[in-house]
Amino acid sequence: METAVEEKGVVECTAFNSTECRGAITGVRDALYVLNGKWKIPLIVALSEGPLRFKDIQRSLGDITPKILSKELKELELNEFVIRTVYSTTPVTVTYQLTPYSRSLDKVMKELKDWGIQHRQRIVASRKANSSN
Amino acid sequence: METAVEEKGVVECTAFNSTECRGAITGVRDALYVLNGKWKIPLIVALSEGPLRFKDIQRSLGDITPKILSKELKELELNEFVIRTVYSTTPVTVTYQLTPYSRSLDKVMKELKDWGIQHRQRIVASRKANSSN
DNA sequence: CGGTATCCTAATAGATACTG
DNA sequence: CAGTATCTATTAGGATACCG
Repeated sequence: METAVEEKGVVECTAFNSTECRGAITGVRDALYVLNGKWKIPLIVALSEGPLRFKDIQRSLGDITPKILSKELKELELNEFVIRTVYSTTPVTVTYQLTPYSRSLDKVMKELKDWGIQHRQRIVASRKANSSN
Repeated sequence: METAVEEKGVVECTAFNSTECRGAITGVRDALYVLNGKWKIPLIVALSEGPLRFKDIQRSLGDITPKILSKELKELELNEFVIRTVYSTTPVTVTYQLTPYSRSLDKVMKELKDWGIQHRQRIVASRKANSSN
């Protein structure tokens, strides 16, 4: 009965209040929550080239403040997308790198990206259509 | 050259500053933006069973205020997920229904849901593992 | 360098009341 | 019924300064 819902997809839920459907909504919301905000995606992309130090990430993203960067990295750590490593140099060196688990996002990200690109084109096209009326 | 990026997926971008990669980030962010917030997903699910009137949607979602519901529905309309129809009864009747285009979200939603469910289980499991240490 | 602490702004959501 | 208006609460995000 779980697989029934799995196969049907979220928008096919026939009973909004059913446990299965609420599970689906919760699933989608959990995923959105984890990826959300201004910095999560750029951060994952930046780290996808390899480990980076705190300051280097900051430079890479351009204008993120240390407070926000710190918060975002902690969240990514909690979700096990990122590992923080401390080296006992002087001064101390800290690097952040993506975990293998972060790759579990690949399919989600691809779908999001494809849909987003397609949607933007659609919106732009429909704006043009309207302005030429 | 666009397909090259398509196939590689977002986290494989090798040049953060490349046009292609920024396009991918923008794509993902556009998609997240459109689905985001507390109500978009529950709203789409609620309407997936068929057209509903304003008040019925409100009841269906439980505790959304008319102001927020109105705003959310307008955004869904702008993105062409929803069509608003006015019937000249007295008092006037208004229904909202999903468009065929809203189905273009099916794949994204399925990936989000699957990943979200899997991720929640993983987090819960790792909490248990930690508490039994 | 790798952060934290404090203060501040802007966007988002909600409560409540009201209108055509 | 189908909303809008007004006001308030919460949140995300940022500027700036400072610490080990």
